[in-house]
Amino acid sequence: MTAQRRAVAEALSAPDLHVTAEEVFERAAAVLPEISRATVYNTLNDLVALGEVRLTSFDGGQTRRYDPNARVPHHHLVCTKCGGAKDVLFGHAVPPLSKKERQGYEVDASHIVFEGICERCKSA
Amino acid sequence: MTAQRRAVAEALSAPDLHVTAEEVFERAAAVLPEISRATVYNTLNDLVALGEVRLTSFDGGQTRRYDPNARVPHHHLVCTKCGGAKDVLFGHAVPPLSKKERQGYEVDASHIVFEGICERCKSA
DNA sequence: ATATTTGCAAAGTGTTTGCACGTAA
DNA sequence: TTACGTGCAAACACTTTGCAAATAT
Repeated sequence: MTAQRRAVAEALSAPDLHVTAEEVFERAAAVLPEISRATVYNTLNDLVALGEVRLTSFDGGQTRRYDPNARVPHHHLVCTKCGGAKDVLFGHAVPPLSKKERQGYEVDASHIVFEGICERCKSA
Repeated sequence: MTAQRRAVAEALSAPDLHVTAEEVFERAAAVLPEISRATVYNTLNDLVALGEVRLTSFDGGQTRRYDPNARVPHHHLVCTKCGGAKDVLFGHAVPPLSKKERQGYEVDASHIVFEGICERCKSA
């Protein structure tokens, strides 16, 4: 556990924030100016491999964001204007697929993406 | 409407296939060997802008795929092994969010991603 | 002391762009 | 004929890698 790793972890700490790699770098650099992008990317990849953080994208892969809340299953509210995303701690389960709908797949997870306009973009 | 545009459209024609840009290029080049990657990208972007095709990513943005079935709302079955995706024409609607769950968002679309292992990867 | 992590700069992806040529209408 | 589409190659943004110096255990 090194100082730079701690800085990256801290940059991800806000539970329902979904930051880009560049934002993680900026936040980490604010605390530890000599940190390099390579270290940020390495650490993020390690965290993803460990299952601590989830790599997500809600705009068809044009922007990649890191979801620190990987351990708690949840859905997402995504703003189609600004790209921001919020977690939805959704009580109800996702409706199950019938055997025919499963098309031979063995399904072991599912999540819903709700697309819309966030409050800030609506008023802007 | 040019020959290269037609070749790109044809490469996307299978309704529940989700191809990458490179696969579109390969398929188009099989028919029209002198086609260039730039044209493929240009055309794909045009199709996305027209709403004919939807840009998607199911692996956190590491692979981008084009979904030709943009006009019909549907959900997706995604294989976490091979990255392949199939459409799910889902009769049931997505459960609505309560006002509190919406967190000020104005939601206008939603879709479910079912993750699992496809039949081929299961037997492999 | 040894193995691991860092920073830098360079290489690698996949995608986009500028410009001259070719082609559609 | 006139504007638009194409191909090429260069530019681009983002991410990964090789290596030597620095650091953790």
